[in-house]
Amino acid sequence: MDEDNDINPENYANFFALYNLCKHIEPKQVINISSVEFGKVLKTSQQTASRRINDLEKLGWIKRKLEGKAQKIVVTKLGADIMLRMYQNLKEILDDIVIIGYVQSGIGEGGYYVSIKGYYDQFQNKLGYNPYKGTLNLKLNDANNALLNEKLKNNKPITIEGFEDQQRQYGPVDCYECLIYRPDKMDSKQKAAILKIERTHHKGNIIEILAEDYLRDLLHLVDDDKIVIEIIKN
Amino acid sequence: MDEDNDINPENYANFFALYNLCKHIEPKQVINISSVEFGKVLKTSQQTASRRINDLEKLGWIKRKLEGKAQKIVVTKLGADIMLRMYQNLKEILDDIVIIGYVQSGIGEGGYYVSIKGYYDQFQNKLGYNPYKGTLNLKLNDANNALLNEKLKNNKPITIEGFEDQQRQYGPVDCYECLIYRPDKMDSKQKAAILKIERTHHKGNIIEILAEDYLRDLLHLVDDDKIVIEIIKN
DNA sequence: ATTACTAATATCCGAGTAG
DNA sequence: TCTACTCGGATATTAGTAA
Repeated sequence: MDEDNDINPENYANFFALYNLCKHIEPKQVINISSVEFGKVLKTSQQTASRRINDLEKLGWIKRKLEGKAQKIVVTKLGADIMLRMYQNLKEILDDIVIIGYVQSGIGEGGYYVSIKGYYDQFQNKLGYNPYKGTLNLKLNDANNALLNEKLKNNKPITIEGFEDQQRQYGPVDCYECLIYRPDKMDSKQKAAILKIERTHHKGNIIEILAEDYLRDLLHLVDDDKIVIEIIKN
Repeated sequence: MDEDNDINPENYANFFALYNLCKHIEPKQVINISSVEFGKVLKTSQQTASRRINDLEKLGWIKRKLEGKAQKIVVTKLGADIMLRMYQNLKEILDDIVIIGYVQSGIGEGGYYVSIKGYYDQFQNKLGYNPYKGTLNLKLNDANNALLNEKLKNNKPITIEGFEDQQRQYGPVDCYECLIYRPDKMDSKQKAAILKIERTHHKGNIIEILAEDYLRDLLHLVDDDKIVIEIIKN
């Protein structure tokens, strides 16, 4: 990230011009847009939009053909690379931003499921410890929840297989390893796992945390305490 | 993507200011940077850097404490959300940019491995067809290769398990489903799979493609022909 | 319709400097 | 040292047009 592969101030507008152009890439990799339309997209005048397209061409970020009156634009590999690098840098940035959750009293459902033998044995084997037979429920706000889901997409879950007994079926559970700690106590990070249960899409952005110890005691937690969740990359 | 969650021209510089600030987030989520240093990062004067930080605070993208002379900055959830949304939009954009490869004569190694029973039976079962007993080798340039690898990170592979016989061990293979076609023949897309073989990191950005048919015949390919590779999202 | 030039105007930047 | 003000000069934008 520290290599100088970044956008300079004189290209801020050009970056956003390319970015907005890229949103209009058609299946054949061509962009059909007039300078008037593009001006509306960029929220600038037609003249500025036209100048932007000229500048992008000079930079080698796009190529274009002026066919009669209309123009056909294609993004060059250099242009695609500009987008890719910003994407990669943002990914790194998001890695460094932690998730905040607030302790909630759960209805105890998580604890019940964890302790079922069909699940518990797998937790032991695949997580490498004997988890406490209950989960810590954390409430996230929308921004934190969106960020968490995006982070989880970049990680491979430890999958606990579903099974069935005489009564019913039990669905698979995806576990994502993480570290849990109080914001003021960074030296007491606890290894834990976020459980993504197939069916029970918790309403209200609540996630369930599994750990070896009883986290409420270990971290002296009461409801509404603020907790930091750090995803462990794999 | 069409919701208006995007950056307006008057905030181009502010976006990049936030972006560059975020690169300096420390483990405790705090940013320690003076306006002189930040000016160097942004390649502007100290005065402009200072104004940027003020503007970011007014926008609610950061909070700060002026402790004596030094400032401590934290990115707000709104600020983190700006970064997240740009990340997500770039991800969508990259989805729409296809990979270009050029047909290469392989050394035939791929074909040998595919036809080994321990692999072939799994290909049949997991891909759902009887693949041609050979692979199409495609050469990518660096930009295409970087983009391909990033796209593959966002997909779950179909994993062909490794095995061993009397002679030796055979490593696992990750398959990523894709569509292959000639740039001028978009209506003749062929379902195929990119093979990521554990050990043999192909030198020179060469990837191996597996498909049901013999693609060289079906698509009338000769060496150096241009081929489009479209990753199928899962 | 287009794209894009020129000239007028609006905006932004940084030197000087204060607190 | 810090942050951040004012203000003149630099830069960017757009209205009016041409092609």
